[in-house]
Amino acid sequence: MPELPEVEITKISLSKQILHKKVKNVTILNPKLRYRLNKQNLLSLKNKIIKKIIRRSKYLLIYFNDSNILLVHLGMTGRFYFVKKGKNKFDTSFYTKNEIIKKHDHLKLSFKGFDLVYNDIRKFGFIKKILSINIESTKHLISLGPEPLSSNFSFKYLKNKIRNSNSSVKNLLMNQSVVSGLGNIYVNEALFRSCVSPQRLGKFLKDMETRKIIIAIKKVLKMAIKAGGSTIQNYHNSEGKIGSYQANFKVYDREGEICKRAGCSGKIRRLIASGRSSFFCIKCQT
DNA sequence: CGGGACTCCTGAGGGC
DNA sequence: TGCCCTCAGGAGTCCC
Repeated sequence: MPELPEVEITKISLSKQILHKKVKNVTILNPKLRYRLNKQNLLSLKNKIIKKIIRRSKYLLIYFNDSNILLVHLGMTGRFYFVKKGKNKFDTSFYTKNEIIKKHDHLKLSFKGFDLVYNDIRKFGFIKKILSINIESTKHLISLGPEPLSSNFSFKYLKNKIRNSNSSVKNLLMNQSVVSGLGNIYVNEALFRSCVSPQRLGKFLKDMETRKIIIAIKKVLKMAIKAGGSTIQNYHNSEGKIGSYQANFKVYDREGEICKRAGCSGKIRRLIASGRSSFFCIKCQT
């Protein structure tokens, strides 16, 4: 499930391969995504050069030399992979179910010597071409909160944002306008590190807990990026490698198991809130 | 305005 | 083997 660390890893692997390279061809393989791929729009990227790739929240922004930007969101299952020219087949060392995956290819950008393919099983992702002058005002980016790893995501900021809220701290941290880039997994993990229950209401958080939450979020994200992200079911980076941070999960997907905190023997409980699973230790997260 | 429910989609995994 | 059901959860939209 791509959250900030997985999108950051994707950005790094894409940058290595396509930065400063010219798009030789654009092929729409299946236009059906969250927003239908616009053929006219995308075909105009032919012969353009990629100048810069940045990540904002869970979005990738691919800048071209003609003042256009490809805004990409990976949704739940979106990913990029490379195919070397002359090689007709996938590298099956990391795709075990080759045909099923290939069925969900959506867009191909051809470069000299290789293709870059966007693949998305569940079609929750999207790719849109946007004029760079309009990028800050697109509905996707305009209401995003601060980057969790930036200094703007501070105690003062977060306290002010949640001090009057009747929402749970879990929902607040998942809300992209409060802080952008977190998803279910890393919110669960950060709340565990903070010893705060996901059910606690924003307005009842103590200052010390708010401070702990900020530190925990930054720590968890940094460690996850260092580990190459987390691989759940089918996330791979664009080089086909899998992340390893899932081995460090303390609560996510550990329902019924024993808490890993030293000296705590609590059980991990799973609760559904707002349609999403919360995992937390009933003993040390209060 | 806030917040919850619903929606898009496909595959994995469990029960029988 | 296979059918049916539930679950995964990002983010936009709708409604109270």
